[in-house]
Amino acid sequence: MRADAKKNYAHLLATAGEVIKEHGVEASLRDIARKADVGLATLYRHFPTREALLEALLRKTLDELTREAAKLEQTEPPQQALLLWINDAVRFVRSYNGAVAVMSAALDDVNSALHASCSNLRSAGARLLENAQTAGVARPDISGLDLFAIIGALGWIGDQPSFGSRAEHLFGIIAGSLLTVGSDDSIKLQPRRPNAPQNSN
Amino acid sequence: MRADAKKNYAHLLATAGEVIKEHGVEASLRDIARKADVGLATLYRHFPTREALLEALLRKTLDELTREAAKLEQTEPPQQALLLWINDAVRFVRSYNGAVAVMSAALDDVNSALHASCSNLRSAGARLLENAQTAGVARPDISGLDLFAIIGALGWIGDQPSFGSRAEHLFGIIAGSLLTVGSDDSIKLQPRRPNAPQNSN
DNA sequence: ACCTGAACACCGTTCAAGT
DNA sequence: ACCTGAACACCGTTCAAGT
Repeated sequence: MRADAKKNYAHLLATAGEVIKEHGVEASLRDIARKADVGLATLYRHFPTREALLEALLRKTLDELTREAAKLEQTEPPQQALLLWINDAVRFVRSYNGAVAVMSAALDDVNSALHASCSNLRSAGARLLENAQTAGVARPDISGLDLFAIIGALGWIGDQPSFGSRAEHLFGIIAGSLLTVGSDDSIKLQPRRPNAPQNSN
Repeated sequence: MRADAKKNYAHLLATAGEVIKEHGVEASLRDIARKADVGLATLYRHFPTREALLEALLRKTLDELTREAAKLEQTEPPQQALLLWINDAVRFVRSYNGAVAVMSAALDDVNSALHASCSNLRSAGARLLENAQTAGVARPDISGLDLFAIIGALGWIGDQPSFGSRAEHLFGIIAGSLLTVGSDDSIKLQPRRPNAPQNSN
């Protein structure tokens, strides 16, 4: 990669992060190119589709979240590991408005640039869920896809301005519904825990 | 209203119903005008904003759903009334892709054409919820807004193609989480019940 | 009173022409 | 190898001009 290309790529990505953080994943690509002082066609050269751009933006954090599941599996008891991970996943999913819809679409579309990362994420969550189920602390009738959907739904709630104030409360209720009855004592959406994956773009 | 205006209005609304059913609430207004064989400015004359068009499209059913809550309150025991109503609300919310986001935004925006209908809907649900709480069959820490958010989240799940297959199952889990522990025995998303409000546009 | 084509300012996507 | 302006086909919104 030529030096100027490298520079454009990095600057484009940084600008995209800002614009998308402000206007959501459907932000104008023209706007991003403009703010990055780069021809619109240059953006397309580096990121042929919007998904490719999002992939470049999200992959790092997405993969961190996947690895974090493995770590929690070893350091925390099954229920705690599951809840802490859901907490971080929801927190991540909220970092870009509308990201959650793109991610759930990517799950279904093998050709999406985001497919692999999202699919891995689902597997990582599924593993924590299975551990919790084996330990008898999570409902046995829930699949990894269900877990992903619930994380998505919680992210969606957080995206709606009218529900924002209730998001934490609803997190507790809905995340609690995954657990076996009796094992839920006041689940709260936690402040960002140290070492939890976060977007730094 | 002149005869030709009346005819255009009705035809526009019918066409909008079809197009929006196919392409979701963000469907192209130009497309709707085109398919209705009417100038684009005519659509704007009858429906000055997209919200106004949606309001015309949804209000009838929305109000029916509100009235249905009152009926269920009198004919069913509190828990049954609540669950049946949530069932119908989720079913309605899924009738147009993306409607749920518009409705939740309308809740917050007093100037939205949909504000009144959505606000009434929330109150109607809140009443069923309160009855269930008083009877001790629903969690006491849930508000009418929470209920609305949960209905929205379930609608959102149904809107995502990747989760469509799990929507019914997740309905049972999440709706169940509103109930007090012990009172949930296998809640299922029901087929459309006779007399439940539905879109006929 | 109502309808409409056209204009304006946007958008995503593609491509020939430049260095 | 890489960048870019311009073109194309869309979109929402507004308005002067028609009947």
